[in-house]
Amino acid sequence: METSAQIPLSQSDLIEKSIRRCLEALGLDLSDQPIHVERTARLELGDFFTNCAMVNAKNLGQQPRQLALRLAQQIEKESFPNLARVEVAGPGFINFFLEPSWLHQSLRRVIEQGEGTYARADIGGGERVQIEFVSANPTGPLHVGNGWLCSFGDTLSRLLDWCGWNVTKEYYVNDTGNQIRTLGMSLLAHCEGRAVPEGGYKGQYVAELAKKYLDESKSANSSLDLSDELVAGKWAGEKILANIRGSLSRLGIEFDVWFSQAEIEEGGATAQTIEYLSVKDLVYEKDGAIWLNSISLGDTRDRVLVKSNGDVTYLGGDIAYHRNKFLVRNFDRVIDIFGADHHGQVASLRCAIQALGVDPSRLEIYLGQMVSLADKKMSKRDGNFVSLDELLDDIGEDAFRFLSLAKSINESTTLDLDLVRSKSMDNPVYYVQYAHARIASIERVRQERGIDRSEIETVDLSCLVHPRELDLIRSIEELPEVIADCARLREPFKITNQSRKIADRFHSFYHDCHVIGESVPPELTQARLWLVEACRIALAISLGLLGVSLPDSM
RNA sequence: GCCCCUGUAGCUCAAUGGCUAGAGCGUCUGACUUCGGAUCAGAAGGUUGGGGGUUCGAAUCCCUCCAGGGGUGCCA
Repeated sequence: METSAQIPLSQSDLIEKSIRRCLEALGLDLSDQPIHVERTARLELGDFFTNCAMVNAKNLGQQPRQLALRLAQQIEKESFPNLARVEVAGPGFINFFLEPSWLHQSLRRVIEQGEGTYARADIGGGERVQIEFVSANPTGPLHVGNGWLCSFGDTLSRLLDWCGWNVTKEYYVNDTGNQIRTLGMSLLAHCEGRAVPEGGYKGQYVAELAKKYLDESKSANSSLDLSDELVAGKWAGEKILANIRGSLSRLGIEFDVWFSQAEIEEGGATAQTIEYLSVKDLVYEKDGAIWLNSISLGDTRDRVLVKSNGDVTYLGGDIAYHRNKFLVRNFDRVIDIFGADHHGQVASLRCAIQALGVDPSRLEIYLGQMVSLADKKMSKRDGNFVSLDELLDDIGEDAFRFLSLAKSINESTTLDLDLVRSKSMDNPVYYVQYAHARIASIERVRQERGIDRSEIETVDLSCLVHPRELDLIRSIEELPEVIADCARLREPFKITNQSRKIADRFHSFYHDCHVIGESVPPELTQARLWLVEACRIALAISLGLLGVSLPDSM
């Protein structure tokens, strides 16, 4: 990767430096104040603007508009690369109008940096971050809601990795305790032809597993037991986990670590953690259970860590697990992605982590709001849910990833399956992929017609002046900032929006500006070929982060 | 009751406190003898849930009320 010293200043940096220089020239001291330079909402207002005159007018004892006018005059006098003119508008905005050359320079930079470097940013500084997501219990296949958050977690991981973090993707496997026993009980009920008791798992997959379990238990040296719920539950859990891995793999998701809760418990980590908390006088016994005195940590009530039957609660295990993340494996930062149904546990976990001596700002927890299907409840126990695999069979992996990454996870979602299926051809993912297919098609035609592509250094990009061309470059030029914002805010969906915007601008360009053809001068063909290549790079980066494929034909 | 999320065009969603609140879908009207029509151009569509407040400026921040979803287990 290039060092920052080698990367030329961005256009907005150039503008900010100019503003600061001119403020100084006018004898105004804002050196300790931030100066915001932003893109305008509409081109009639120029390419960039700053609000610094309005923000600082009071401190400097001036009228905002007067200050803006003085500053604008000075900026025009001193000027800076690519500046056309400066205007003052409204209550004191300073709007910068640039020559198209700034876009030609941006385009050249995209090509020079290429697919591996463009739109990267070293924000993370190599910080070691662990991202835990999905972590669905191995008591049934992944459902659509699980898959939804998988997409989020995976793309967030790719994004942070892309922006300079050292990422470990982890799945916490809840392979012990009550749920596994319940699963085993449900399995054995099926084996014996009994109805599954209340609270058990009733899905069709349990019946299928029961059939297999019966077969395997009959073989000569089988250790499977038709009377032990725990043995049956663990066996079924492993089978289900293998199925879950398969579903994840379809979505292109590979975890670095599969972390077993059973290992935590059996390795004594839970006992150690409770011991540590009890040294701090944060643990007590009542009614045969072990409680965390979380009220003293600011929680609304105390919580059970170990039940009276000896089972560790989910919270108890999770505290031990997080102690492992922070204090055994020493991650700098931990990001947990849970469903909103885990909300009740967040405060307690935070309290406990702090009690263990971990700076709570190192723990980020994101709760994805509920994803549901119209007319369907998503309950594994009742077996009344649409599995992720079923939906993927229906609409395809790309459509699913794109759809699930199209809006904030703070937004709850109700999927109308009929709608999703029937409109699958209008799905925006095809719109974006179609842009890529058209790009590939241009390349095929170029080769068929034996048109050589000149080296970028020798190509004059200044002939790109059509509004469609300039709009397309703008959308590509915005990508680094969009990606950096996504990484900082942990909001991948903005990349999805930007990929649509780029595809949109490309389709308009494609329609109005032929790249190859009798009526296109050779120099223009060369410049446009590079513009198309830059667009391909931008789409490859965006869809790569989203985990969506780039078809050459559709 | 308390905690969290959400309320923006008919629908799904955008908009680091900025200038005239934007896209897609749907609706209506148009467009290729060049590289892929899964495309493109245009039109219509809004009291940003209500009411206060802060600010030069509020969909955005604060208070309050209303509506929807989730949580509030010795389930996970």
